[in-house]
Amino acid sequence: MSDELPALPWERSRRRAAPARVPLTAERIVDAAYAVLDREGYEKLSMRQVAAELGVAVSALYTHVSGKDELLELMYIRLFKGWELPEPDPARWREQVADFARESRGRLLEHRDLARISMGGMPFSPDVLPQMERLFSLFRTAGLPDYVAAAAGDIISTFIDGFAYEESMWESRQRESDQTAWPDMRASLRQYFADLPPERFPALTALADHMLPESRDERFELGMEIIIRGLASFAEETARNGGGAGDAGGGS
Amino acid sequence: MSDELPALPWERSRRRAAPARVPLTAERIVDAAYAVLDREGYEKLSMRQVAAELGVAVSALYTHVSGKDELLELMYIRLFKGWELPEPDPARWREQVADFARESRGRLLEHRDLARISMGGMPFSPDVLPQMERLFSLFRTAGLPDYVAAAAGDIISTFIDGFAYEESMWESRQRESDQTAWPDMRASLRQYFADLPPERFPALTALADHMLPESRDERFELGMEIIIRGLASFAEETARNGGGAGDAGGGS
DNA sequence: TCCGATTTGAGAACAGTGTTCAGAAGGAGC
DNA sequence: GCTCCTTCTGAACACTGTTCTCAAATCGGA
Repeated sequence: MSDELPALPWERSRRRAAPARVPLTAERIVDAAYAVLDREGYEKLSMRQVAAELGVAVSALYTHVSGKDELLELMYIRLFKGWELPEPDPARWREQVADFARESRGRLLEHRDLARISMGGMPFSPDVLPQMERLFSLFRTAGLPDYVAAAAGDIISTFIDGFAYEESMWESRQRESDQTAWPDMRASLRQYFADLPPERFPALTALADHMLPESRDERFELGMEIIIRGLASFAEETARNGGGAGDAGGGS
Repeated sequence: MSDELPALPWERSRRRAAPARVPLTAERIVDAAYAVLDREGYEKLSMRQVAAELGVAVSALYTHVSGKDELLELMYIRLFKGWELPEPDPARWREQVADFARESRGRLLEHRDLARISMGGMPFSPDVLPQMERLFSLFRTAGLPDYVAAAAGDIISTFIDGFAYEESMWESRQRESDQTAWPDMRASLRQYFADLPPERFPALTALADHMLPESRDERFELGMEIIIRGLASFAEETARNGGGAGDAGGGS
């Protein structure tokens, strides 16, 4: 090829600026992936799109990330970054569980379609151990028997993830075929249930007014309230059967 | 081509047998799709695979089914076929709800990865109205306030679908990289939690023995028990506050 | 300062995917 | 016999994740 003449100063700095100024890292790839996700949605989140976002060839990604699966996993792990759960307070465990759930859903909903990545995910990464510790500690101080405390996190997470996933699906289905907005949709569905033959569908017609929630938040709150009450009944049971000394909580 | 001489009898029946005996229908496409799903799994369930299963060109499917989305929807709807819920019995509502949940999970697990299709699905098809009626009737006769009865189905389904989805994901992840089987995996994860520094992770180390369930069924049962107890607390509350005679609803 | 070794990005390619479209085959009705 | 219309085919398009070879840039050491 040509001799290795020194480049002109401005060219030199330009040369350095464009290609190598910011080296490609897994971190930057995750950043770009989030940008694509928020802008385009889960369906269009492809390796090529991520590469384009970085102005880089697709194959370049594969030196920093083993594949799309790992990329999604890294995106998922970032969910927990900077999330510090409060010190468990036995007297306020119900609110604390509810707060955890809200925060969890909030983070899931913060980025479009992120819930779809999170599902079936929990790869037991050491990064999430502190949060797990706080959460399980919360269940223990609430007075739950060990076997319930150990399962509660799993069960609640399943509900939250499932809930957020369904929200995400619903939202994207809404988006793609710009149907009527939710208030209209809700009204017409309510009417649909109300107009069913009452002799064949007594329960559906009777409940028509309550079938469709006014907002997803409302449903979520009720769901969590049900689960928390269920947990509380285990705690009360334990307290009655001689859980006794120390932090005998006691319900309402 | 050749003149239209009458075919010989056996040829005639053979001729009818191969290409045109069974006309392509949405029903047969769904059958084939289920066959592919069970054999190959969700990831490899493609229109081309389905077409190959039927010995037909891909594009032929599109005259009977608008696209892959609709095909998945049709597969989902078949889930409910031949599923008759029992007459609600107020005295046994807890068992009946648990039975519904078990049946639901069972149907989801009957076909590999079916849970992955079901999520975010419930397209309010009229086909499922009878089942919905029975379910909501069950919640009403259990003495739940209307706004809870109307949400209970949604909330329980979210949990069940999410649970089955996670099971499906876990199973397929297990399958692809033939890692150690669950008992071994469980043992080593238990050890991992047990070996954490107790001063930093008191709850995790204390709960190590119960963190990983012996079987998924156990976890599922506990999850449903928690939700059912939560629902029960609403029913009791209503009963105390003068639910009294008949089924006088009346919110607070 | 230079030079070899090693890492990192580029470009093309492979085997897939969902979907669409012009055209051929088949059957129904006259 | 002939149309008409539905159904199916084969090829094509625009994508997808991943892998491969090869060139470019970077870094360590002399």
